[in-house]
Amino acid sequence: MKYCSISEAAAKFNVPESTLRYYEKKGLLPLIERDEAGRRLFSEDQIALLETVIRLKNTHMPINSIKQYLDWILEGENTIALRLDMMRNHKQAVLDEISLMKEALIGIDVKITRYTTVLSKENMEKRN
Amino acid sequence: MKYCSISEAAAKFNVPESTLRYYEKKGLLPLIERDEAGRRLFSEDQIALLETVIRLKNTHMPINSIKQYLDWILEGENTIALRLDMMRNHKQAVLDEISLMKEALIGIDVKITRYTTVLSKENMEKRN
DNA sequence: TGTTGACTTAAACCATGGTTTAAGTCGTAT
DNA sequence: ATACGACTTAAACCATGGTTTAAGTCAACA
Repeated sequence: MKYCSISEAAAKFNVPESTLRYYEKKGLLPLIERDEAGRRLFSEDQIALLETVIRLKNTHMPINSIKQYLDWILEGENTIALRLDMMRNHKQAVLDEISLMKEALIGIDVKITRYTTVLSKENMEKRN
Repeated sequence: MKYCSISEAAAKFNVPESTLRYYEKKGLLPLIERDEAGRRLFSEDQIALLETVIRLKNTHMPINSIKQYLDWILEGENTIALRLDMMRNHKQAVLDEISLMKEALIGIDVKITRYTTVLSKENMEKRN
């Protein structure tokens, strides 16, 4: 197995190292190993788990909920129904949020169009 | 012109009244009028402006930026180029965020599929 | 006339999600 | 040998975006 350092893990996901330390403290990176000097070692499994964490973070799942999800993973197969339920609910929340944003984008596009028109008219007058 | 109270405005956009008071304090609701008793009066123009604020909020524009935008609106026509630029940049940021979320959703769907499969296999075994 | 209910304010409080600091420990290249 | 860079910790600090509280004003209704 290949292990990587905190700086490599941080680079891989483009987050500060301090964030990874913070996540570990919050229970979002359980079972991280250490070398003899006390440095964190990210195994491939840990990297995969971190990817999941970052995915959930990117979809605005609160840290407490992410922790709950990870706790269920650690607990084993008998939490799969709970995890499935959580992921389904979360998926719907994300879809709702995307809808909200897309609807807001329509209003923003109206402004862009209006401002563009005003500016192009101004320019036409200047040229006359 | 029809005016509405803070409770009506709050109901219209489904936000707490306290949020509207907070927004006014932050400069996001400039020029709100008051009746003789000091109560806020939201004109139709104000409601339209509030709709814009909420639209920007729904697309995660920070309050300081929303304030900058409103300040430009108050300043008049000679800030249109600035507003256009801001809206274009913001639109791109929103599109980027939506992309990120959609990509994360793919990973979430993988989990949902996997958990679903596991559970349905379990159920098949139970029936045997 | 008095008591609700809707409103007002300033200030305190809170949750979330990190970031920064200070002090110290290693491994390694010079 | 030493100095540098990468790492460690706990604790303090910070920004953002509100929410809550306490104390008061006012209009309208019984």
